[in-house]
Amino acid sequence: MTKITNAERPLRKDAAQHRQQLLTAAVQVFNEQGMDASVTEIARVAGVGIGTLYRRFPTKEALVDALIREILSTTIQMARDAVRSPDGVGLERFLEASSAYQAEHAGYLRRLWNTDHEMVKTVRQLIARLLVDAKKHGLIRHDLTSTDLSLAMFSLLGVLEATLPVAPDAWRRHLDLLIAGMRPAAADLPHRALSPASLDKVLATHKASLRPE
Amino acid sequence: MTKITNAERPLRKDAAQHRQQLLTAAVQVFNEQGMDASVTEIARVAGVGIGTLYRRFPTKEALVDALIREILSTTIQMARDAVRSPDGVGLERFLEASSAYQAEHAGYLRRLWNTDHEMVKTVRQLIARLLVDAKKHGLIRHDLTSTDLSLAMFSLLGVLEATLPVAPDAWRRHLDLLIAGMRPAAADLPHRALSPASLDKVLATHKASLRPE
DNA sequence: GTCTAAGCGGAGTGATCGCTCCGTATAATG
DNA sequence: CATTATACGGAGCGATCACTCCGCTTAGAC
Repeated sequence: MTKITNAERPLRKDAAQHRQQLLTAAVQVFNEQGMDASVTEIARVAGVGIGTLYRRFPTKEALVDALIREILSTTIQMARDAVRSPDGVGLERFLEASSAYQAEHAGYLRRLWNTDHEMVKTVRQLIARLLVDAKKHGLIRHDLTSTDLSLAMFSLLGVLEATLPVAPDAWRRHLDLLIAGMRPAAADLPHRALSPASLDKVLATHKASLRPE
Repeated sequence: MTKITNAERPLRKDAAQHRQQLLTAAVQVFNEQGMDASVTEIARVAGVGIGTLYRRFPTKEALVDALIREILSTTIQMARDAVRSPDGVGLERFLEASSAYQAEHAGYLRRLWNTDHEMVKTVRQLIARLLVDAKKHGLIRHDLTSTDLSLAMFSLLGVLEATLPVAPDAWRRHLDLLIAGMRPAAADLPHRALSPASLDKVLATHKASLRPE
């Protein structure tokens, strides 16, 4: 376990600022052009040279990873907040809040779930807790599993990627539909849920890689 | 309106066969590697030279278009069949059948809906008819619109792209959830549906382009 | 003010891509 | 067969990408 956090040695003041400019520029450029935007463009928007980008982030993937870590960190915080919601409404609050947040980072969301940081597992555990709580209060059908919620995230991602530039709120309507489907009902869902082990494999194999195999 | 269908002049026998081999190879390669697989690889799998590929399809995009046209044609046929279903079950049958079919072509599905062929409009009109019929029989909630169904297609696409290689049937579970959400319910969905005009814009802007802007 | 480790910019590298060009081969016609 | 329009293969072109390398600059410690 290597220390990932900074603390190795404080960056020089200008370097630290450039690093932040690069992250900001990357968010903007990825959102505008998608993940195969060129690093040159990101450096240009950030107002620094390519060399500077590559000293701060040894590879394009490392840059994306830094962004992903930010998103995961915020998402975890949202889930923690939601856990404290009363009456089992935490799950719905989390789905709404995290989707709204993710809508601002749709350009590179495909990378979100297949990073092997333990942060992903943390999110999933928190979601599982939210699900249990929501069921306990009778808000969600008993046969819904937490793997179903992972599929729902991919589902929302599909809608986001398609609609975002033109109809930035369309995902809300789709989330309505998903939640309506999650309500308690007379009959169980016809098909079996994805097993947690399979979901792990899904996230590991998910073909969101930046570079070809 | 130019004639798009063949009939210009019959291809030489070997050429016609090579054309078919190329289409078959393209389906396989796109499914295995995604849409940015190289044309060289497709030609290799088809057992022909690159030159041959480019005489048959003047551009990579034209090759993809030919595949898309096949899918749309099959999808239209499925929708027509579904329209003849009794008791308003046509919509669900269509969603299941078309998803199962699309699962076999997930590699290039993003291209499906943003081609401006009138075939896309035909599909959407047929889906609208299926929706009306399903509502008439009380199977689907009254406040569901046909734009909601378009979003559902993007949703399924997102699930397909994430899960297909590892859990080829996972989409069925998600479709269960979507359909459960479409059932009649006491309360309307909280958010307004996407307007048809906006959906048109979504399909036109959808960033599934092969080449950069 | 001096010194130096740290940071900087961007031309250049190698790989890959879609696509073209042209000398060669062959199916179809009589 | 002979003829010819048609089809074929694949080396090569230009563009683009992620990434490296190195001479120059500068922040910050003394």
